Amino acid sequence: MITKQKNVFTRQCENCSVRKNALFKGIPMEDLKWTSSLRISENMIKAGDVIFEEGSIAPYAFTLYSGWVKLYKTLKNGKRQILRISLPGDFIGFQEHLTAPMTYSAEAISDVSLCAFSRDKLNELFAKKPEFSGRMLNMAASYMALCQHYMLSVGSKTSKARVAFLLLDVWYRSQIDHTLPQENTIEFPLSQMDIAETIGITQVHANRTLNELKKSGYIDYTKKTLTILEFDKLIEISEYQLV
Amino acid sequence: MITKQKNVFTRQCENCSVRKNALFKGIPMEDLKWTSSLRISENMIKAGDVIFEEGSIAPYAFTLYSGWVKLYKTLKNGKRQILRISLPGDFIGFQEHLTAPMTYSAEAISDVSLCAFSRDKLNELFAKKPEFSGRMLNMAASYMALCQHYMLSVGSKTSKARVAFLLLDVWYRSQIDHTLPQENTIEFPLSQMDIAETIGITQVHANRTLNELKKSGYIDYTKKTLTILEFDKLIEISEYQLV
DNA sequence: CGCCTTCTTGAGATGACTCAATGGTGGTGG
DNA sequence: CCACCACCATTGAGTCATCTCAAGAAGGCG
Repeated sequence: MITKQKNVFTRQCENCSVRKNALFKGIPMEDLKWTSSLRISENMIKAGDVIFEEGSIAPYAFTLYSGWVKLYKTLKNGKRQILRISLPGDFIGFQEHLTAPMTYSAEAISDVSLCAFSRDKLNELFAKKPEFSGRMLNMAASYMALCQHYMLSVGSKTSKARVAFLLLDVWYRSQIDHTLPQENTIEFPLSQMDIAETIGITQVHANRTLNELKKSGYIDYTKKTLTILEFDKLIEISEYQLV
Repeated sequence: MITKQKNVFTRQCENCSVRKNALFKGIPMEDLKWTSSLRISENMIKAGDVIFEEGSIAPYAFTLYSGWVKLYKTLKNGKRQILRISLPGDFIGFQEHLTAPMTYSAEAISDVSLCAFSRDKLNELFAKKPEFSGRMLNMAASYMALCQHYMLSVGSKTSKARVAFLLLDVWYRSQIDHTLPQENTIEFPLSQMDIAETIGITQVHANRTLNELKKSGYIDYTKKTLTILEFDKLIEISEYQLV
């Protein structure tokens, strides 16, 4: 049941463009210099690689530059619950005690590029520059809201509604500005197993439910792409609420 | 299906003891003076009263002094998902946009005493005194961890494990210092419906599952009290992890 | 005492799961 | 370039956990 784990940080990429994540966006350049020691490097991770594991001490937290990552907890019988599908721009690896063992695992769904921060220094940053706590608080609050939406979904909705909700969620979050997209097709690297583990059903049942949505003409779907044909219908059956 | 809602703030209590919640605990008194304008009053709320409602603009956020509160979202068909059982000491009503419509509702499970804060002023506080963002960040992170534990439970565990997990969670959280309690009996104001809505099963099934645990000799249970007889067994079947 | 909410229990229905076998697809190496 | 392998998707059939409906009992409150 346990997925084999490959090495992490096998490659480093030195020639990546400089980006600013939400933790630092808009900070004047002279203040940013102070934080430059936080940033270890930009890392390329391959699809399927484990970034950090529940129960282990992870030296780094990350900003996701590109690619999709799943955050999950695992039960003894091997069942997994995906807590969040992390999309580009997300902060990965924040938790109550930054230097304690991780309370969940992170694995790359697609090839991924990450910016790594030393967790110790991040702790220092929050202590010395409390204005960054406010930024992190905003991020934590938005992840909290997302988690609560999923809790409603997993705890109280039918499987069809859960699938529809998941598709709409990753759809809208993958649109950077959160406006309605021009194109109705996006790259979609989630496997049916990933979908199942996110919404608390089996892969077999995820398959049947997806095919129902496909036959209804609401979506089109392959391993690599997702096309949403009937937004209104999906929103209706999933009770999705734009945040 | 919709529960009738009674008025809130029907009574105010002027003679309540001064307490310090986690947002202000340990702050020197001279700094606390600055924040005194935040605190509106201490309020007594009766069991069953709605404190604020999903979709409405709530003027206050709260610290829970005594009693239990449920935070929940509601679907169109009337089904509810309880997101968190709030226990004394908890901060209630924090969300990404403090002054936007609430993303969930709050209702008193037992008679409750609350300390109210103006949400506008709380926003000011975070802006002007960023050290409080760090405190709020810690609280938000611990609620996030709890939410993720429940997501694992609701999404991936059997109903028996979910019930056991819930009982252990409220048990340990109700022990202020998080150490093992002397007594194995606590006051327990949750109804079977509350339990069901927290873990995503029906009330009827919650009843049967509780009775299974009772017959196994793991717990004893009435509407008002909970006795845990076999901690080890509950921890084992629920895969509960002390945080 | 009577009302109303909560709990209890039974019986039948069903959504979701398990097991299992087949087919497709992409990557890798000979 | 093809053959093989690993992973993922598909489909069927039978089983099981949980739900629904329903009715009665118990308990708390005015």
